[in-house]
Amino acid sequence: MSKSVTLKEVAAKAGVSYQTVSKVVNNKASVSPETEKRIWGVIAELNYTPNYNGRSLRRQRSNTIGYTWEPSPADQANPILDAFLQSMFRAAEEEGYYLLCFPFHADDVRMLKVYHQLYNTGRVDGFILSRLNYGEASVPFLLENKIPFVAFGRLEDQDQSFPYIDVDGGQGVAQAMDHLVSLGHRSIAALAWPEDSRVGNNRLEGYFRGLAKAGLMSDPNLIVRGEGTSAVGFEATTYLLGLPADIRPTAIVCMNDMMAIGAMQAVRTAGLQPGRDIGVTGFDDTPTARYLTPPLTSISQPIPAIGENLMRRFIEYLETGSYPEPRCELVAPNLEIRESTAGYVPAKGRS
Amino acid sequence: MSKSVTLKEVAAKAGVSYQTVSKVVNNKASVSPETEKRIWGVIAELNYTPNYNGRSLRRQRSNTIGYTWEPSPADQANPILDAFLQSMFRAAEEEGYYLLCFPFHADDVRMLKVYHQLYNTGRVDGFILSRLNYGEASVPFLLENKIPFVAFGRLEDQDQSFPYIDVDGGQGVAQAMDHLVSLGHRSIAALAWPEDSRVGNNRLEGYFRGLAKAGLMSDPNLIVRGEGTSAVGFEATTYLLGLPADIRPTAIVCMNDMMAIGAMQAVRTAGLQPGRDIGVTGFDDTPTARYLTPPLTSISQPIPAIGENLMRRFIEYLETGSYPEPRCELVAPNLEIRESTAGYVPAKGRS
DNA sequence: TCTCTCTAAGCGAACGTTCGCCTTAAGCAT
DNA sequence: ATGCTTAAGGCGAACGTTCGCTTAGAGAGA
Repeated sequence: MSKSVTLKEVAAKAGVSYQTVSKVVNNKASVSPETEKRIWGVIAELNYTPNYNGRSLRRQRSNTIGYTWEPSPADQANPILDAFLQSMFRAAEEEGYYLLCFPFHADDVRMLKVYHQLYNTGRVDGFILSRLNYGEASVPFLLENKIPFVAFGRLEDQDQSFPYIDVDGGQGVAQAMDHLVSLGHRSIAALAWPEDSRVGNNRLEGYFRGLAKAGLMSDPNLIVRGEGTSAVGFEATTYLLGLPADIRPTAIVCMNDMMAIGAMQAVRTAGLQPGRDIGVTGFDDTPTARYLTPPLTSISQPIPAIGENLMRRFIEYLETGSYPEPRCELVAPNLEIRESTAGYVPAKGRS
Repeated sequence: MSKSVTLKEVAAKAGVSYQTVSKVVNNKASVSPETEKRIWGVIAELNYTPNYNGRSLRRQRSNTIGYTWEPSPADQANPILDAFLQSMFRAAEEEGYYLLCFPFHADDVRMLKVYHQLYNTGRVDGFILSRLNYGEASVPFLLENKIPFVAFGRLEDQDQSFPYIDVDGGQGVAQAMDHLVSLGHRSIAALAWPEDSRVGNNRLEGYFRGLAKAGLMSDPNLIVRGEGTSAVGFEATTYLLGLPADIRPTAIVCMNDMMAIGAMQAVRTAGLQPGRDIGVTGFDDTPTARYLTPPLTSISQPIPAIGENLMRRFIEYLETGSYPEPRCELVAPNLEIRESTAGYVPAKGRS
């Protein structure tokens, strides 16, 4: 921190009391135009910037929002981190807010302690949560302690107990299903996440919706669950390709891009060509998706818009005390069609 | 911000003056063991946490470090962001510091204004910079205004005017070269970045070192420059593969993974197999590198160690006023050998 | 002329700390 | 007894703001 210019110095130079300078800085009227102009002049001349700690102490708000997230394992990238962070602090800056990043702890007790600490020490005015999952400890904790927060993601479909913006993952997968069906696929498998993943279940739901819409039966053999890694994608796909010809899928819908990468590798390993022989779709539209061989059809989320919106609405809540409607919002993802689902020719006799 | 417990409340309950409580909290001795124990008891009971704004105001330091970075274009991921951020704020937390993230502005004037503002308002005690490039405006600005900072990256090879940790990219590429030479490659091309990129030039230098060490001549035809995108990698490689047989390269060293992805695609498009026919190496060891077809040999940087170190040393500087030796550090990256450089069989008659 | 209203600006206090100095009492050697 | 040292803790002030109340003076209306 620097020894910087204070209100008093500005006041002395402008020949007014320092409180008057404060009024000018905060646009609190009742200052004559000439005085105001003179004060602004001195402010510019001395390059005065209001001290944020003094201000926060007095105002009892820090204009800072806290955010943490679970680190990705070394072999996996967080596909949305950069865009999400950028969109948030860009929106925040415009309102005079900043983003404080702090460590994630897998241990709930420790994590809650950190939330509590950051809020009670006055470092942050509230939090932005992301990647909520069933039984998320932070949500009830924050609600109970009246610590303001908004979330990117939700817990239960009908829950409105806190403001959030979430992506309708099911809708995205349903788009992928429609696309595959329109290409002629009739036997479509799903690589899903473990059942305890809220996001995974939300996405998978679109698979069922897609089947239903096309009038296809769902076959338990065609749904394989596992962690969202390419290793799981590889194994699951190897299994699927080994199924008897009458139920063997011609397309595989994956709940994220990593699984899709593994799936495409397995397809190739089996001597088939992804896209032409077996359609594969991912989810997340990871930047590398378009550079895979073949480029991967995937589902992209409007991350920058979500981050910006979330931040703006949260700040409005912090300043006015009421969260703008709609409190909870579901946004549609977008299907990016690439070659991993192109060129499929239905085998005759099928369908 | 919350209405939380203050020193005075603790003091009242413990029957001492609030200044004494402050002493206990800050371990400033001259308090009897019994009193101290009693005070700690009350602190625990009331769940007291010292107000950070009051403390910062008085101490004239915010225990907050600022960081910003250039956002990645939508079709490219920042391969190190997550790990770098996590390592930094994890180290920071242990020392009672936090990381403030703020927007990057391409416009120098605006960017410098933000640095100035954040520092002069007392929001941050200093900055961490990354991805320095020639003519970086921030460095002279911060030096001149005596605003503390450290950098991940350097400007000139001999410059010691500010503390930094940098990766010796040249050393990494040299490792790749050694590896390729040991496999029998004698004609090796380089996909380099534009000449105005400091990081790019640093990496490319390892290419020349590698050639020299193997006693190979450098051929200007085999060095192609362009932005570090897969499109450039594709085009450059297509050009290289079209060269006359006597100078056509058998291996391509790329200055980042994106170029390598494009290169491998071009190799395949030419009817050749990356790894077997043409060796390809990348740089960054992007998480997806190992999931490409074939898995990409790449150079990984010890990002978590760098982030942690940088933060710890910076905080030590902020607290003691002197930066620990060595002020400037160069760390070695690590070559991750995968199939994109495996299985090469030198054509007879060559070499 | 008197009062009433309104505007411009001043003033004291408070936000929650930490810092440095002061006071008190006890301990101890002379 | 006296004086010196030390430990334990109190006290006033300050960090830089903002808030709300007060005041001086100008102008208007009766």
